[in-house]
Amino acid sequence: MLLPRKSTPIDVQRKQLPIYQAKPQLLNQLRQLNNAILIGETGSGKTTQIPQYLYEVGIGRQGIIAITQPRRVAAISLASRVAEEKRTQLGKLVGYTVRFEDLTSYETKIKFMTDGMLLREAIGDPLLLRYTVVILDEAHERTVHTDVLFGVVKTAQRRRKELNKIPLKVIVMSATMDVDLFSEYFNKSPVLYLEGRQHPIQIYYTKQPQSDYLQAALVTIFQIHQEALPSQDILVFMTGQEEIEALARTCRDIAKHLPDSCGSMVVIPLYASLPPVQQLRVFQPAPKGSRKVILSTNIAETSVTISGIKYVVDTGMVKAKRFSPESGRAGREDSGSCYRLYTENEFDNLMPMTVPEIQRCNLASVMLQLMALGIPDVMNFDFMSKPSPEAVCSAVEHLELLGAVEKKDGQVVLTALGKKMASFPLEPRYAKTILLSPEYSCSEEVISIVSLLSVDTVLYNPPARRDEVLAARKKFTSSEGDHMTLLSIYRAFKKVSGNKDWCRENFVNSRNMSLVKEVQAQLKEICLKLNLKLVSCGADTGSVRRCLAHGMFVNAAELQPDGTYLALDTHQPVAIHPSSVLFQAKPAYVVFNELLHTSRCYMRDLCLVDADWLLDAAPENFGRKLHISKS
DNA sequence: GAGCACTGC
Repeated sequence: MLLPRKSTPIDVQRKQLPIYQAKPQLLNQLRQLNNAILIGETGSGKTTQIPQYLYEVGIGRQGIIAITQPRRVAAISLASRVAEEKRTQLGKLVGYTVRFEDLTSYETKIKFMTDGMLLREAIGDPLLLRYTVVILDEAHERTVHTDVLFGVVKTAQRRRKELNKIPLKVIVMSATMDVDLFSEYFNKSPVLYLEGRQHPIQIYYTKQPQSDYLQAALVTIFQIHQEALPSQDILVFMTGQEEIEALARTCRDIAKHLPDSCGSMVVIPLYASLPPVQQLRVFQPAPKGSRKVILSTNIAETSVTISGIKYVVDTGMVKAKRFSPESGRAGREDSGSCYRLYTENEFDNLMPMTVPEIQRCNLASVMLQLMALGIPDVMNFDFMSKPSPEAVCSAVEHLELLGAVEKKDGQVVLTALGKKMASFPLEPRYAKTILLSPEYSCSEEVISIVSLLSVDTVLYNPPARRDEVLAARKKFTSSEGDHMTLLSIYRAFKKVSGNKDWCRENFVNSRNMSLVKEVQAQLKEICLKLNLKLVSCGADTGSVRRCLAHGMFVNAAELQPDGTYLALDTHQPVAIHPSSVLFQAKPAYVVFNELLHTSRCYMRDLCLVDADWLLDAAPENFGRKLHISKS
């Protein structure tokens, strides 16, 4: 995502981009090719220019040119930029579509969208007939959505040819890497290389591997601080909140004791859970003569663009314990330097090992989506990087257990229930629970609960104010579990119309609560389309728990005589997470949302249920397994 | 009695 300085006129800026020189040959090639892989670093201008070039010379004029992005902010800001370059109002010729927001019209010919959004659209139109060109950008990130889209566009392309429809041009754009893999997958399609970034970055590696990367970061920061001009800011990539706050304290301490000749330093932490007001501090210029040092998680890699950064210090560490080579944050607006706190050898060796997400994640949603797309043999779907057969099988088994698919003549087919489940942007078991809810006359409540579970967390827990938090939360705590507790918080939130002061007093994250409202509206809309009754059970919370037991029976646990819990499907020992309202209680049976494998195997978000309910939900599954005892 | 990188529909 490149946003050039705004001082020069826009058409002059466009012509200064490295890609401009290559325009004639590029268009020549793209006109003839059905598939192309385009390699170019951030800064080449490929994402903003290629769609315009294609449009300007009339390639793909019969339909829409789609450009997918892994992130919402990128889709939105790129669309704004291109609309500005085309001197049109955003939403006319140039528009964007992301979840909760669709700024397109019948005039829209250049459409930026999240990859997940195009995938959703494909369920209604697997041939993607509205589109003549699909550009899959940031393909090197290998998000699940992009990976599934590879297969979807490839199939659509082939089918359209067979059916004599307008051809679909597919352009895969990547920063680097996996070129052979991309090319091979798309029938050995040609790889076109674009010249790099506008402003050079000098990259420095350490000579020796660093055992203490925090110490190395500290040394590097102060080395730069003593040598560089005070107006040149530093951005340091680190792994997490705790580490960032600790290093911030150390930096401030050391800076205090430096000689006056050194100039002062403003240290600013940046991570996602920081309140928005404090996040905005990174954009404020430091006082004259001071240097800004931003200590950030990888939130600054992609989601936030900070100007004035001249130096990047990359510790190379992320929580997933892999190298993160995305340190292209300097040099966006001017030349810059990047200090990598690892050796060039380490970089070369460890980089390609980044495993695509599709090989690491739970495939239940993906498989359900593929079936909804009408892919005939999902077990053998043409993935660019195939997930293990075990992962595919266990996903299909899970869907079978939920009644979303069934096996017929050795083939896995989608059931009517499964088809409905696929229309929700949710994990299959949540979709199933919503679909069951009218039977229990509690669809309103279940939709609210599922919406609450769809966002990060609506609870704000500052450790320093623990006692206050506990006191405030007591009012809402339900002995029936976390789902019902969340529901009562949500009901109270609605009663005060989302009042900000109420949120602050009750330690409720109002930003995430607003998101809950949006998710809830979307889920209701889908329910209406499926003719699902929206009904409330009022005070009869038992109905809600019955429904949750039915929908979530796969995640059930049973209290043992010794006071511990066993998960009913795997028989593995599990424990109630200390954050649960049921932590002190010992209910005989619970269903839970997820397992957290940390120091122990913790169940998170629990709901108290009756054994009978689980038995009713899946008699053949539980059979004689339960030690029927009432909670 | 825990442990909190980041996306997305």
